[in-house]
Amino acid sequence: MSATIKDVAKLAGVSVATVSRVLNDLPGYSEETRIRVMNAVAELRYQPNAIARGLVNKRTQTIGVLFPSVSSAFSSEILHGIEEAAQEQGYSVVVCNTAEDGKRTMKYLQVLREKQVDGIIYSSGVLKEEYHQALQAMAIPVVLVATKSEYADIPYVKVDDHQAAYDACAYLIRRGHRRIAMIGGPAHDVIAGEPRIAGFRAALADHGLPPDEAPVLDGRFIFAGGCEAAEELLRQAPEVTAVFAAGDEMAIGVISTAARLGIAVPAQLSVIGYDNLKLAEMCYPPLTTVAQPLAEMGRLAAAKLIARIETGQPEASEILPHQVMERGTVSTRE
Amino acid sequence: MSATIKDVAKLAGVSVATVSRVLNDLPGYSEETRIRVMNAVAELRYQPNAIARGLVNKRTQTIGVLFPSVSSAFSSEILHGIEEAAQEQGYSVVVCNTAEDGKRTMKYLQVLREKQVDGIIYSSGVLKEEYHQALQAMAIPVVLVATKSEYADIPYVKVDDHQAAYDACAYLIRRGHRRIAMIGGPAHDVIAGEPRIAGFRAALADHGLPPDEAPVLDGRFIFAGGCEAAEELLRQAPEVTAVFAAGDEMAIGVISTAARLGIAVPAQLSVIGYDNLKLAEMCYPPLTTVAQPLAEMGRLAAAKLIARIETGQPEASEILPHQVMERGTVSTRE
DNA sequence: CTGAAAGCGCTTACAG
DNA sequence: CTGAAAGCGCTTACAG
Repeated sequence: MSATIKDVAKLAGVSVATVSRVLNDLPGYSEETRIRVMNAVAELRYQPNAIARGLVNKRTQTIGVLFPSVSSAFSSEILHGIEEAAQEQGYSVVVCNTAEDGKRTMKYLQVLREKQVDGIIYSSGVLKEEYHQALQAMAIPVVLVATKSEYADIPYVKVDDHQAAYDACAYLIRRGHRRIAMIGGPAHDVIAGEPRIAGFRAALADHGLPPDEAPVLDGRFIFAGGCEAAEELLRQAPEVTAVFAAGDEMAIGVISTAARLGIAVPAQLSVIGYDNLKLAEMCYPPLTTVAQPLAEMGRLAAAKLIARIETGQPEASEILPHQVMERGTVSTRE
Repeated sequence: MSATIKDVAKLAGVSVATVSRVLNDLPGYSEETRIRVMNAVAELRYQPNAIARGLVNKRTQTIGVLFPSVSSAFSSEILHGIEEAAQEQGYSVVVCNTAEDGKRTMKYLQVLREKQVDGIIYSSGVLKEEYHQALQAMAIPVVLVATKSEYADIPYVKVDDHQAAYDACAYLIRRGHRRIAMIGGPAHDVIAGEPRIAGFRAALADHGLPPDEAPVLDGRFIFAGGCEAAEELLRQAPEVTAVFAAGDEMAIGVISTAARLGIAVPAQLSVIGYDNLKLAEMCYPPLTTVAQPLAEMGRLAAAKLIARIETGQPEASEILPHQVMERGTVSTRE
């Protein structure tokens, strides 16, 4: 079918070893044979077989990426960053959608192992003990993005969730709000749930506001959850003037619900989100939110992973800066 | 490092050929040896090396997917469908972000060839002659999704863009609108630009409305483009009561712009989008739009590709049904 | 039912 | 500077 290294060796009148040398820029051939080889390569439109190469090199130049949901706006942006950095370094990325399912995740880990990927990026979500064991057995580098773990050997790239939530709440307070509520994730979510709630409460406390009186509802990080939580909140605590939604989808849900209920944002209700997804700029008024540099996180995670693969040196975890993006959904109160 | 087939053969006291047979469910071994082999496999936690297998089988169980932008909501949903179908059939998917760049696309094609992927899905965008040639040289199955081409050997999976645009416009007319504008893609875009504009005009004509008087602006399929086009439209043709935006992002842009200008949607201006992205339900009022079954398109494209890979039989192109999703952005006019 | 051997398409000591 | 040969981890006729 396609030409192999043997074909070019024959056409160039040299051995396959020599062809391999010139193709890989290894020392040991004359300029003349180099030209002969390159001509043969061109004539046959030869392309090396990366599978054969991978078998001997024990490197596939491929990394696996596990997402709870590839199609979410959140994951897509991270994926974009990963893909970009990987491709620049000559790596391919195979995507895996775990659907937050343990069985499926384990299955993927097995497939990635069989396919001999050089490394794995695990995104947003808890790295279960079971996964960690499988990963250990694979004995390849792993890096976490938008999550972290208790395992010292696995570096992560994320934002400081506690501080980011703190800053969101402090921003609201600085704008004059006193009756503030939060719509977050599940309290038992140790990555994106609990730390943000704690950060929110800490900001309240630091500013002399009773942290336990502030309503904190669970919006499950999704739009529908944000809508439901907002509806309940507005019914139960109509005195609230501002809400911190710990995810942009939920924040948009709050805005939609407010609009449906005839409550003006930001005049009557201020909203600050979290993530800074692209859709934060697509609503009206545009959403004020605390930005995570998602694409950058993906890029950095991939860079760390590849560095680890190629140098064998351990990589440090990294906390990336967040930033509140002031847009149109927070008003100033006197 | 990891155990190989040799290790299990030795431990089980059989030849590697026999191990291979039991692992691949091929005929030719006794129940007793099967058990011995499986025990050895379990003890060594043996996992076959897919790279070695791929080298001899000439199959990698991997497909490549090319997107103009992996992180767009549009692409993500298609990717989700592809990934799902692929994983069910035991295939992995490597994602490539072409950024609509010719050089980059060619580079990816080369990488995918070197990595010996079994097939390729090319999404949304024109399949240039140059790409087609590269694909031919690879001699592997290709399927198009959300686009089509003039090449008879490449099946596609898409919606009928002309008809979908026609239906969007006809829906507006049925709701009593007479002064209708369109915000579409570039007129020279033969896939998603021109056909939708033609469908829009055809609907106008069929309903006795002068098709050439209707404003048609270019919003480049992006939010910002939708905003700009809407602003211009509202200034130049304030008599318009409804707009068909041939992409949800642009439709959301129209809604945002209208809101900013104090124009009520749908009371003063009706808007119908195209795609039915998740964000269509996340704005207020929720966006009426003509739905493309994106995930389903991805799923079907992957299914076709895999069928082609495994059976060698050609696959037919498929036009999937679209559907107008009535939500809150179109009012009825008398 | 089972094994020895060739071969997939490369890379890499080793020898000259 | 160059080639013959072994080997990466599998599968698959072929022979018994």
